[in-house]
Amino acid sequence: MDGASTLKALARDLGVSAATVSRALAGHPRISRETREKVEAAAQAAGYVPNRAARALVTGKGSGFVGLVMQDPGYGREHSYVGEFVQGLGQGLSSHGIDLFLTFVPDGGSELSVIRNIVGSRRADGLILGRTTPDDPRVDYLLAARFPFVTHGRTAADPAPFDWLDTDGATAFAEGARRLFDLGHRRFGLVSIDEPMAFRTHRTDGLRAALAGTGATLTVATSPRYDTTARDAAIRAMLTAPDRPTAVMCLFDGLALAVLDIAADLGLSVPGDLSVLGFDNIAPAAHARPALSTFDSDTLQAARHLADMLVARMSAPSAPPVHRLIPAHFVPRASHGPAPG
Amino acid sequence: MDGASTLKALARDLGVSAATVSRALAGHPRISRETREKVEAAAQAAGYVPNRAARALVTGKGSGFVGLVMQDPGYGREHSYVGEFVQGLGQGLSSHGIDLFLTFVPDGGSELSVIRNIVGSRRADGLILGRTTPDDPRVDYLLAARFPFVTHGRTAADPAPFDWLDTDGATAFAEGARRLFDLGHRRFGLVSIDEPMAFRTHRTDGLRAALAGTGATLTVATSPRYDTTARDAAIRAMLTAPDRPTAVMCLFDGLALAVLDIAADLGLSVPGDLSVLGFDNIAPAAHARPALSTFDSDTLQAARHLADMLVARMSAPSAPPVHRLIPAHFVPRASHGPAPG
DNA sequence: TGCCATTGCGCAAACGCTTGCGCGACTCAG
DNA sequence: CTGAGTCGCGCAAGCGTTTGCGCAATGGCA
Repeated sequence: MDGASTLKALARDLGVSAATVSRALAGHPRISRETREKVEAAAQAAGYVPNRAARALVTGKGSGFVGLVMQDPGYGREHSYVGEFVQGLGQGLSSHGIDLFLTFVPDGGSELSVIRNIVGSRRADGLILGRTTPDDPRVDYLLAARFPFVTHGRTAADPAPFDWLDTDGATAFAEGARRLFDLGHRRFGLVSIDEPMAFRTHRTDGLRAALAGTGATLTVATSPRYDTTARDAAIRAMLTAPDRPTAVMCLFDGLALAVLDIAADLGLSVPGDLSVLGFDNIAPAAHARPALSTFDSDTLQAARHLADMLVARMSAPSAPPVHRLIPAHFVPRASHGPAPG
Repeated sequence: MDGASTLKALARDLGVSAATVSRALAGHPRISRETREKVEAAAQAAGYVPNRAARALVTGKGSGFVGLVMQDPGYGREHSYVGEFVQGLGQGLSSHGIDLFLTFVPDGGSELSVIRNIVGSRRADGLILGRTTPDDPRVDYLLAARFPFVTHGRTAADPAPFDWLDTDGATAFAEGARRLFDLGHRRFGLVSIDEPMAFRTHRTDGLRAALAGTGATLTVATSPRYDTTARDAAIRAMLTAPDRPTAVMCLFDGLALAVLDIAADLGLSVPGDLSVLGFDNIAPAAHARPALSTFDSDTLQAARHLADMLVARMSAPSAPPVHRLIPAHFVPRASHGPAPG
């Protein structure tokens, strides 16, 4: 099964030098066809696979891994996002012969120190950064270390000296606002989070811009991202206010689903009394009642693109930065409709 | 930032030998406290992190990675499962200083050949196997290669000469059947899949065993796992048969959600005319209308256990095999009730 | 004072692979 | 028949670590 599992052993069995085997397997031109085929056959038969560590060591570059560092509870409740993201990355990278590896930052540790460790140990040839903040220390470090990376989401830097891919939340939220406006809505609500994530800024700005000058009002309810109690309280307050909005847009589907539940609890009919829009199109959105109207930000596809971008960056470290803004498309379902009255 | 990023450079700067630095950092007893502290300080200051490939090469063991090989479309539509599983594994492994890496089997490739490649290249110190089949060629290979692994799900081997962890689907399905029986149901349906997965066997057997001798009838509808058209046709046929079941149990939530949709389409009230039970408690289950009664198989926790089991196996290759059967607990919601009439 | 044990460190080999260089054996033109 | 050019391969160094062994210096004991 694995008779000769090292290059040296293979070479000995064949009566040639290790150098020849190495070159034959690499398709080096200065090896005769005859020898190459003999070596290939023997390698095949022995089930020989080069030792990755040894190769990485001698070539200096090329551990064959790309890293994704994950944080708890940052990603903790977003299994579906994680699943799609990881799957898309993995598929994209595997097609280039690269593996994805995941590290979780330990309790009390910082993501930055984990990244330093990865870079230092040369465990990865590149990194993927998620959950980008406007002023992200990770990108500063990686830029300084000249380590290849791509981010999912933008920082505040514009133009950014690195590769990013982002979903165009601004345009989507503007579109959502316009659609609702056209349906007669004039009192808008936005359910958002406290955390200063880059995507929050963009989506909020898009909504505000679309509403500017139309005379429509906007009230905003925010809460800590993973504090469902505070979240529900904020939503409930918004929906029981004297001049409650007739249309609420939510930063992401998780919030919209909560709005749906609370509206039901309050006896508000959706979309009769209240229109609700989400963002992301997570799996439960389709099964909610009423089914949630939302925007699909094709995470799987985005992740595949990110993989390609990173591979390109790794092979051309000083190519000009690539930025990719992908549209989110509207998924009309049953949670929005004409304004009441 | 990374002034002296190799051991040798660090040693030169300190005026000692590389061996001393290596030993000092490893906490070797034959190094004086004084020297050790000096070295540690310098390493800290330089941000030195040992090169993983070099270490792995010389120690022979210890790439510091554990692999999970994923297959498309096997995992393709189960993002939530993937997310939880990967997250649980990653957390469990990271607490032992090990990283998880993912490989996707390329189109047209076999998972077995990918595994062979991983083992041969010594990219991983252990493997995690999901989607176990009763007669799984992967475990045969890994057993023969004496490579550490754990499986999520059992094979047909009993007792198995390897570590596995499984959700006790048999008991859960038996419990489900009993609950429904006690609610007066006598005509049962099972919505299942064609594929001979191990979990299918166990759940089906549990259901059959619970119904045996009670006089209750069971009709089974199966279809290829990822063929939604065939699935819907099979379900529809079951629900429009002359003596259609009053209670249907589904191999997993995805099927139950489909049953809910089709029942609604057929004008059958759930749970008035029809009781439906799922399995897994995926995210959409809670948001379905009626909310789906199901069994929770805590995937996150299971994955954490798997990580621990694998780490244990890697450090004690010849310890007796560990088997862990974890119960799935019933999550009563709104999709089941007393039998009609 | 002489001897042995202990302590603290350096030398050098090794892990499995890649690659620059060199060397012999051809081929072919002059 | 000689010289240069090409081809096919081996030698050996080296990637960054770890680790067995050896050696000098120190200390304790008789």
